Amino acid sequence: MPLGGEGAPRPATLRDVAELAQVHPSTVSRVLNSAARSRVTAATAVRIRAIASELGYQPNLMARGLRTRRTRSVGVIVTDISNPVIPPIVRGIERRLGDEGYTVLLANTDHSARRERRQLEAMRAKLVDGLIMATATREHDALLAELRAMAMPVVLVNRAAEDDGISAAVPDDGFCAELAVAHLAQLGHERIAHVAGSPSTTTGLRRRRGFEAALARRGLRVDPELVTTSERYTLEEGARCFGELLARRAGEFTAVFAANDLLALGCYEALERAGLDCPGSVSVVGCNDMPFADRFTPSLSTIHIPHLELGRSAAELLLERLEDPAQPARQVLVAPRLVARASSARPGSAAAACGRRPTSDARMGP
Amino acid sequence: MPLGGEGAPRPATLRDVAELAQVHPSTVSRVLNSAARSRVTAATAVRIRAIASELGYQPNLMARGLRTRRTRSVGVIVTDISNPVIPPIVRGIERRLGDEGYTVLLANTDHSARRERRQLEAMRAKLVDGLIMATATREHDALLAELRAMAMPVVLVNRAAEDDGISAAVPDDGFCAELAVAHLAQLGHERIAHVAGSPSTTTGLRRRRGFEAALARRGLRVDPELVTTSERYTLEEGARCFGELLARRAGEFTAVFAANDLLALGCYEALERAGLDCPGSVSVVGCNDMPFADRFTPSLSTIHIPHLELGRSAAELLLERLEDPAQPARQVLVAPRLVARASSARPGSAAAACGRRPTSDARMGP
DNA sequence: TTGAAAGCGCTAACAA
DNA sequence: TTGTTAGCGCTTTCAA
Repeated sequence: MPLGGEGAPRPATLRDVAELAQVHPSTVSRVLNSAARSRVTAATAVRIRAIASELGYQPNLMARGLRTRRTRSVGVIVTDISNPVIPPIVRGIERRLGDEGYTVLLANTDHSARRERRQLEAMRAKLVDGLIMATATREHDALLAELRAMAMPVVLVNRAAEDDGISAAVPDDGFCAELAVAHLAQLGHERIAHVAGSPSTTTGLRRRRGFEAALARRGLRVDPELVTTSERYTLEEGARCFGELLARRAGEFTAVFAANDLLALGCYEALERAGLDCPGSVSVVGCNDMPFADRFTPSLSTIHIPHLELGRSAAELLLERLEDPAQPARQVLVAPRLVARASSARPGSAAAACGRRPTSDARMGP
Repeated sequence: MPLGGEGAPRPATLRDVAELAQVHPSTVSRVLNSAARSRVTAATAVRIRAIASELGYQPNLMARGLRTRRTRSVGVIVTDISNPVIPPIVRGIERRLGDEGYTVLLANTDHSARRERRQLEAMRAKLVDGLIMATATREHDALLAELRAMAMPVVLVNRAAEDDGISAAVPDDGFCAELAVAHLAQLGHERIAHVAGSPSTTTGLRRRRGFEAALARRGLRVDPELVTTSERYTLEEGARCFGELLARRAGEFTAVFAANDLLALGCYEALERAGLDCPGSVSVVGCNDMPFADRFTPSLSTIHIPHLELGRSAAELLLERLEDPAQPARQVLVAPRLVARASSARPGSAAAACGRRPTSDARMGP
């Protein structure tokens, strides 16, 4: 226990440093802010820095923020941090931004518009310098317009907006579908079903369009009856949608491309319930390559999306806008890559062996 | 585009409201701060509130924070947000704290002490009101002492510290082990191995002690040769440790309790490599009940820990300390629960069928 | 190169 | 009940 100590020692302020150094606070400020402009005598600069570090001086970021209207913090708003694709995205963001001295404020919306509003207000009140949102749906257009009106730099990640006046870092969703269809076609599949994601998300919409384009490109039949549209990206919803498709059209297709891995796991579930085998009866290809996708049975063939890089790119886009808000918005497309595992095989091939997965992943991609 | 608009409209300030309402700023402050103390005439209060909302007034939290030395934000420091147990914890924290109007600043340390220091400095500079850390290892004692010295309210979550002068919300690790051993013993296992977690984490240490105590309590032999200690909580490390144990002592035990699910998946891997079957040759019980634990093959018997509640409890503890920093520290133990699935069976039972998991989970617990 | 002065937006004594 | 005054810790003109 420090002698004579009572309570926490008030952290050192700029003025404390100034007094000890026998200079004016503004001089200390100049030294510490590496303002390359008005230079300070090398000698005093050194002296001040020494005293500052001796006192363990840390600038009070609130005071600075109040003055400069910049806080060096950015908000990251996600629907649900428990969605397995989110953590790597957040991590990518946090790393890149952390390198530049920014702090990340994280907020969950739990898919609730009300909570989202509240979170946005909180971020605004906290004067974050910018915002990264992983929540975009079509319904967001109004919200985004508002943010734009208040000149808040915003970047979308994972999903884009209709309004392409907003920067976004997203996977190349069309190419995801193309890779999936190419893989299945190469295995000999000609009738391929699709569990589409919600069309109010760009991921859902673009993957579906990409799917149809990829079929058409190969002269394969595009049959709307073989497409079912899910409303949420969950296993249960995938099982429901694909279950219904199986009930209606089982036997009319030999493979399915699911708009994401959770939906693909739902397909597993539906197949199992229908007493069908994967990949024997139906090959399944997912999208995302979520953690442990290689550990399911059968191990899941899927399209790998580098989520860490998605996050990093989003951070990069935001940094650009923070430096120069006038720059035009742009979208970064991150390239996906096929990861072929055990859930896809030639049509009608014998039921897979009991083993959990092939010894090594076959990978191809751009 | 708003008419005559040039750039962003400066957000309304307290003074703007005051001027419009023809009162002094401090009156507005009083109205908006629900300071039950000095009351304001109902009429003016109503008028002020009306004007405030009309102007879309939002208090500037930096200015307020500068004045009050409270920011209504708390830092959450985790080693790695990609660790599957972390998201639900963070979510639990974020929810509970969000309800009280707090914002969560999230920081990853990536297991690096240097990064952790940096993150802490950043949080301090940002004047967070308190800190929740999910990173505690033995090596943290110095750091924690420091935080305590600067009177920063700190709560640990998931892992506790040796120093029990710090509040923590943790699973009842001893009881986790007890549940696992009870389950296996009931199935008829008498020789049980253990893949322990790192002893520099309380989870690793307490589960190991709990494991040994549970064996002893049942008169089962406690054989140090059947315990292997992992250094990191990863699948690969689990495979390595259990692989070595199998190489040395295969046949001398019929079950293994792994200190967490990732280690348990590593056991799967090691068994497969050794050409052994689970649960036919060896039953495996994990700990945590991570997402998709029911989807592996065989579906994983494990000890469920309510991570969301862990997060909520940690938030609760922090709120307590924020209200009254003088209160003594306390630990909250969150009760785990057995989830018996397909990876555990009677010893020597026939190899499990190929099916992925039993139709329903058997659950028992406190 | 350094100092003086003002003020970011808010709250909290104290006074009226 | 309301107004006055001062100041949280910092940056940033402007002047010397």
